[in-house]
Amino acid sequence: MDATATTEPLTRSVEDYLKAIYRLSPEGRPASTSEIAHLLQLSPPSVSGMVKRLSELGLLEHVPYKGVQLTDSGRRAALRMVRRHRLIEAYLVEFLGYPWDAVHPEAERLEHAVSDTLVERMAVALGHPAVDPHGDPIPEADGSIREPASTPLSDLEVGRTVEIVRVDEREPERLRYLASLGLTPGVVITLQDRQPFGGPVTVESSGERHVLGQELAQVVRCGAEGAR
Amino acid sequence: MDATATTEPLTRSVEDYLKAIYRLSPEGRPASTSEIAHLLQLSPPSVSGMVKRLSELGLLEHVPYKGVQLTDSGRRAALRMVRRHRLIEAYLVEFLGYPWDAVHPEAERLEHAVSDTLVERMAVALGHPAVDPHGDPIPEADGSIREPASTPLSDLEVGRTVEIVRVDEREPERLRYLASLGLTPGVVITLQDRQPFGGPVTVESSGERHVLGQELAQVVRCGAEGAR
DNA sequence: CCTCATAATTAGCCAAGCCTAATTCAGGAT
DNA sequence: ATCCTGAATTAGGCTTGGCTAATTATGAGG
Repeated sequence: MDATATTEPLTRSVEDYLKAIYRLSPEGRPASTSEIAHLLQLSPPSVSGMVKRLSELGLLEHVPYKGVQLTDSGRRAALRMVRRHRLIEAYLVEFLGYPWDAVHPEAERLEHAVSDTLVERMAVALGHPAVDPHGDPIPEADGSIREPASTPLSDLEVGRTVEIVRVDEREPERLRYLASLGLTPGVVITLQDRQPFGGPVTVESSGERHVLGQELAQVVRCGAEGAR
Repeated sequence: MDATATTEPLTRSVEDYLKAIYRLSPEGRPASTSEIAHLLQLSPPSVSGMVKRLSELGLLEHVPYKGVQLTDSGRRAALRMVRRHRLIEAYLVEFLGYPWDAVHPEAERLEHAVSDTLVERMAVALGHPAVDPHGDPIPEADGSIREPASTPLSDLEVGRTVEIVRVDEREPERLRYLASLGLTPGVVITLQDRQPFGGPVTVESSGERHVLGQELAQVVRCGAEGAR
């Protein structure tokens, strides 16, 4: 019933493909060859070739000219990588003094090299955190993951007081800027103003007032409605 | 004068070859193809092929049918890997609760994945240790290394009191056994007896007395003469 | 000085993963 | 219903890093 890919170790490349496909199909919508190619910075033919191999390994289903979807076995492998990546990021920030904008590339390499044992030891040292430094949820070792609802700052009603729960981790510059304003996950803010037509938003946080453009307002996500 | 291999990143394989060759030629004596093949568990032809590439990269000198020797550039790269390996081992023991017999395979993979930044942060967290958990000296970031003289327990005079400074890191079983007897680097022991013709040695350490066969007596090395 | 065992190298393959160029398919516009 | 455009795949090639089988060099012993 389930080929369940004999537990032969996957290569770095394979792990990267699975993670990318997972990222591209949050709720099972198929991912296209070109999306994958773009995300991994590879040519489309390279992706076609690898996709064929991965589907033979039972890690994904491929409908030619349509797209790919992870199998259970593939999704499990992808979530394992996501867990590693996010725990590594959390560990680097907590115990090795990394700034939150610098952990991504380091985790990108380490996630392929650490053993399950090391990952779990890091999880223990961290006290089994639920999220990484950017607020992204860390999948459990059993592969379960809970994505708490959150709203971009740009969609929030003026006047609400909420907690920042998550910030897009790409773009180190953006992370550095937000950190310099003190706008990081866990911080409580009040939305004081929002100009129409994608105009800037004004937020207040521990006495300071900041004006953010549309791009920033979209990547900063806040606790779901009613919070606080 | 010095091709100094353009700082293009080396591959995992190349790093492993350099490290192996470094291990096999402590003071510049050339290493043979078959020694390298044996250490890396590869076939001799594979080594021949790689050796040719490495010598073209200026990392080593190869005299066909004679042997290979690292160039300065190659030795620098090898020492960089040794530093990484030993710092990682020290870090895992100190901060992640690894037993000293389990760190080797983990370090073997991580040494290829960590950034220079991460290595130095680990070094700082550890307080720039001089040796790893097995007592092997950690090269400095500038590539210098000091190998303190040490004597195998099997060569020590009866009656001497010395400090254990170093234990061969291969053979996890052996490490576990020695740890179970409390015979680890830093521990002070007195040689109470040694039987001739490779017979067992008897040592005393904090009140306990242990009898060790020849194999163990050879891999446990003690502080140079006169110590303590 | 020659022979021969052993070590080393060369010859010839293979798989993983990438590429570019050529081809084929799907689906909207005519 | 057909055409055309863009996405996807196939064809063909390259590099890395391994392998086995065949060949060649070294150096020790007769």
